[in-house]
Amino acid sequence: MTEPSRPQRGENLDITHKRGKPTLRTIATIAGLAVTTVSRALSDAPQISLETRQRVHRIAREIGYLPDRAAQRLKTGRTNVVAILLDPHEEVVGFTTSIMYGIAKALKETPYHLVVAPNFLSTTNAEAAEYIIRNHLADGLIFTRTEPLDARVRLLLEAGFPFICHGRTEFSTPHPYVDYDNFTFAYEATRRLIAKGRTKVAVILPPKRLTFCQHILHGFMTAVREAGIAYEVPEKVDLDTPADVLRDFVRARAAAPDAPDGFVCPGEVSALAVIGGMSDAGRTLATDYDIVAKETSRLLTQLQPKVDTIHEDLTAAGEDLGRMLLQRINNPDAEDLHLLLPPQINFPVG
Amino acid sequence: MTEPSRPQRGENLDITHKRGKPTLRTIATIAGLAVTTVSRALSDAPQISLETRQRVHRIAREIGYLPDRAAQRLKTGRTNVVAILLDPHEEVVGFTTSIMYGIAKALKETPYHLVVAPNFLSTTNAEAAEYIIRNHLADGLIFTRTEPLDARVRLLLEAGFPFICHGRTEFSTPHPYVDYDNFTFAYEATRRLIAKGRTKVAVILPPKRLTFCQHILHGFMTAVREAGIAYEVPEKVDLDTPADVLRDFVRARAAAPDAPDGFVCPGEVSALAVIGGMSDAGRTLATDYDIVAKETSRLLTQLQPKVDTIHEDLTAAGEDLGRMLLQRINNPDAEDLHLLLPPQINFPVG
DNA sequence: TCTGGGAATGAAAACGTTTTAAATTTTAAC
DNA sequence: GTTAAAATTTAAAACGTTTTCATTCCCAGA
Repeated sequence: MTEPSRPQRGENLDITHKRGKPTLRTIATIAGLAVTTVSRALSDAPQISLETRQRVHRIAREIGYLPDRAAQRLKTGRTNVVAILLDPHEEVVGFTTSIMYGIAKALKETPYHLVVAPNFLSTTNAEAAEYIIRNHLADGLIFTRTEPLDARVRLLLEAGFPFICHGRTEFSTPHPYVDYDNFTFAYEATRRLIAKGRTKVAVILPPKRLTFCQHILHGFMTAVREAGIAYEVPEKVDLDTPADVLRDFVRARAAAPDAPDGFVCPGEVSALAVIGGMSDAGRTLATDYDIVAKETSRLLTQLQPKVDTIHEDLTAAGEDLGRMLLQRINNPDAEDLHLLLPPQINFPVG
Repeated sequence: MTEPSRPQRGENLDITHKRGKPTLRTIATIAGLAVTTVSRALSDAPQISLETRQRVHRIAREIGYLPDRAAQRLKTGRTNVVAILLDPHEEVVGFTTSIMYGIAKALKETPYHLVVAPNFLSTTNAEAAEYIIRNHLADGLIFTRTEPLDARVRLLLEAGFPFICHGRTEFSTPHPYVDYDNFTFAYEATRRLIAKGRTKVAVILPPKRLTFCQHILHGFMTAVREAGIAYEVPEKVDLDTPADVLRDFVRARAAAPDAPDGFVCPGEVSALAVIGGMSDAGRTLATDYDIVAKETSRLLTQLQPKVDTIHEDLTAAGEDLGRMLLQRINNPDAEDLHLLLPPQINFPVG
């Protein structure tokens, strides 16, 4: 004769879930509460007694509960996702990675995830944005390299879709942005060249269609005019020009009698190309000419320690982008979501 | 007396949804079918008549229907998400961006999205993976820079969680991977130096803990032994060494009488640092010494056209990673999910 | 005429959460 | 000791799918 079977350990409490993951019901069963109450308690609703709230939080922690994103998203209509438009073009070393890293940092303690939406999903980069809006694939959008009348900005403003961009525009409607103070960068860079005694300065501009091209030009020209110094703005090359083409251009230019002896370079690779071109022409950095470059990684100063640099912290920018986008998402009327990050000047005492 | 109000246009069909987005019910109402049938028709179930299937597809297309990811995810338990562990360390220019771009390309026509899971979510990089598994935040995981007994691989294998990595391991259990043939890279690079008449070759190795360090060393040593040539393997520096430190090291080394006159550099920045160091020591590239470098962007050849390079296509690798991970997700028994990408040799005819 | 069976469609439940509205308990006031 | 009000808690519906099971329809075979 065998013993009559008894309830196994834990059999009386039906807290094991189909897929094995604890849910609100698991907690409700353990706590002897309704699912509703548990949901409320976890979101710290004021009408739930403090004692219950604490107890529910404790249980949740103990069994490793984590809310199901799909269910939340289905119910609330919020995706808890922030998307970034990935630009295949990367003129700055580690540009995208640094920004993404910063965004991820800002999202760290929030329920938000970062998803990557490559631009090639569509022919124009505004179409990628449209796709995301139309199908509500994210709660907010981040992108970089703005143009004065950026099609993405226009679209997102019209749709009232939360976004923030790295770079400014010229729309009359204000919108959130984080930008680097490229005016001051160019102004200080140019002044540094002048202070070092250079007699003719040149600047490698970003592509003309980008907003910050004007900022750089403006900063450069302001310093030039203040000092009444000779200058030149090459038309045939820009920051996106392949390094070898830029190098050849600089070499050819250096051979002429009225060649510039000071360069403002808003990118590390272009700075290296300029140095290469000048070197091809027999000119020595810091002796025959000088460069002030924008530095976003350690690359340039590691390779050419003699270059004066002004730093742009892209990870910090990413962090601000993430933080401010969340503000915009959670409070559509939030104002002053504008940030102009100051250049960090690294000139040695010399 | 006013006209009695009539049904407005479209008022008779209740196809407008709360959130405005068309759902299965919208299509069902239009087609005069049940939601079930519509769902089936859209997934091309054989028991639905061909005519109905076509009709439903057509309506869906016309009203711009897109399935709600949250609802699908909730119901099926599949996230339709692929995650990539973002490594803050980026020794190769554009490494992460290129790979991500390739992955996104592979995911393009699929329902999958790419989300970025930064490693700093946790202290060790295995913890980030664990977090993703435990809370089922993705259907599959991608990561790079493997170690022979990589903790992430061990964890994921034990959990039976779909993943693929860039780089191999030494686990006896096979697992999906995409890797670059670094043995052949190093072997061919070394042979090139020898063919050019160099008499003592050196290699800058990756950090020792990474699997591909051994592959490079092996390829290098094989070529060295075949030729019976002098060689050296610097212990104090590696690919992750800051460029200025590496440069100083090379300069110091070049000053000694038994300095190498041929370098294998598996990274572009380190190649530039070596060139810088040799230049500091008064040595001229292609005359006094040679370099064969791994090239993953256009950076190196643009700046130093005289360097022999062997190309590694990281975007292609990303595309393979994405494609093969989807295979693994959809068929857990899929075999031969291994890919060793061949080096693309760019030596000029000289 | 009836029956069985295949082809096509449909009803209803479920995934795990949030939210509206209602029910219950406790406290305070008389 | 009522009773109204305040403080908690709960039931039930809903978000948009997928899936199990049932139903309808039509026709072949008896």
